[in-house]
Amino acid sequence: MSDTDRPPLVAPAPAEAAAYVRDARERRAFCTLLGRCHVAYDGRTTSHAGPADRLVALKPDLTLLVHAADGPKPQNWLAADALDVDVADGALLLTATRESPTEELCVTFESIEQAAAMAADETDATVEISGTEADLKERVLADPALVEPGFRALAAERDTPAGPVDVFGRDSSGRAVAVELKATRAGPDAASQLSRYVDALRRDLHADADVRGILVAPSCTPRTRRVLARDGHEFVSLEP
Amino acid sequence: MSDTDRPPLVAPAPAEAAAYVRDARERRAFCTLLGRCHVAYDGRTTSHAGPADRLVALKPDLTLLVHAADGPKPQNWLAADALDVDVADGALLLTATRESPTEELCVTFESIEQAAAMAADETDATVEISGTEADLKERVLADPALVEPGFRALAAERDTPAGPVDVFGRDSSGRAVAVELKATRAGPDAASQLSRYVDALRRDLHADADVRGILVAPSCTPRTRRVLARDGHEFVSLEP
DNA sequence: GCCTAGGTCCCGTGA
DNA sequence: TCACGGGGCCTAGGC
Repeated sequence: MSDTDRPPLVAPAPAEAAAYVRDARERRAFCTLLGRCHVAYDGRTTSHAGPADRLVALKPDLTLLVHAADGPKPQNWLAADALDVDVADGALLLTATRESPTEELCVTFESIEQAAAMAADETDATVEISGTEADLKERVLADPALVEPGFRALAAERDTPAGPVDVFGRDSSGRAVAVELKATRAGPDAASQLSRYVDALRRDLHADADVRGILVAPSCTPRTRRVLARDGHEFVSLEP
Repeated sequence: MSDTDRPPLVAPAPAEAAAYVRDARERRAFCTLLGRCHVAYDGRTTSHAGPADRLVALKPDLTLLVHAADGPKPQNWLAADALDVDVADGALLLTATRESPTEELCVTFESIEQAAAMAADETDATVEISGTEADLKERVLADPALVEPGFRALAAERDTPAGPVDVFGRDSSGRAVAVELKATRAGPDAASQLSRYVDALRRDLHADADVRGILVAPSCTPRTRRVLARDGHEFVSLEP
């Protein structure tokens, strides 16, 4: 059955829109609603947004998105496991709910300008090609000398009591080295993460073994430099 | 001029769809396209996604969103400062670009099932009501004894060389206390953050002054407990 | 399910 | 503008 069997709606009455959304939900179709609505969310926090023109999208997996006019992030959203579609007081009411954690997102349309829908085929994944921290790790493992001459990489994601070190190895004089990688400009959290791992390794590899810490990133902020210096760690600039 | 002047489209030809999207862009309207497309992004990373049925949304601020069938996050997106709309080889081509950082998102529609649009009025903000870290800070400042009996809160966001401490105060015996707040279950990063601040305060308040660190959150993970213990800091359970 | 860390994170706030 | 830290973060990978 073709989707032209469900043509878009223009200024539908609430009952007509409700039937349209229910049909989309049952067909596991994309559905978009353009109109004036207000929104209430209750769950991890609580929020309310008064009447405004918004774009509301229902996805085949029951994700409900509410977009205001600006910004890439939805104003509200819910990866729901159930969606109720009702008409109350002459308004279309979408109530999306989820358990664990208990959440509810409720959209009330005062008026709907347009509604559209399309059944979806199966999805494919996007292919990431470059620029991630994983790519930086590949580079370092393939050519450890990028960190410093004589550096040998012995393990990736080496476990410590404080968590996994991105790259663990030894320098030209045999000292243990923990390497923390960041694909983008590094902040103080990266320096602290490195310190956690170095401390854990010092305890792990015998009594207070000599362990160096190196933060590898394209760049780092001034405060990050200070935290590194304070802890006696180093910085190496490297692009992913 | 009413939006019924731009009725939705059903299975439009590429040129017709292009005109529709251009019109939406110029009116600063919401516009949604449902159809089969492939997507390429180049900027902070690089990605490509082959043909599939997707929902593409253009917002009045030139945010372009590409949604696949599942998940709350868009497969690709761009907060663009320019959008080119073209027809090439019988396909609708949307090219969104941005400078600083230089990014490009290109969506090529093989076929479009439906297109819809709505001009938007001005936007209003959502009102967050409860459950945030800011709420937890209010609670603690209003009733410092929630941290521990006799605790006095002296400053919020007190600056240190390592960054601002959420709450700074003194305990019943006059010792300085740094409090790090988390509104949700705390992880190791929270413990490290606290350590950074305590270390900075010890240096700041005279030679190695006596400074306690307390992590306040609804709960914390086991590894976080260990990092706290290692650094001699404490945990207090408190809901926002 | 929980824990851990990355992200084209986005976003607000302050210097 | 950058820097810093929060987020209903989301998502992937382990266990």
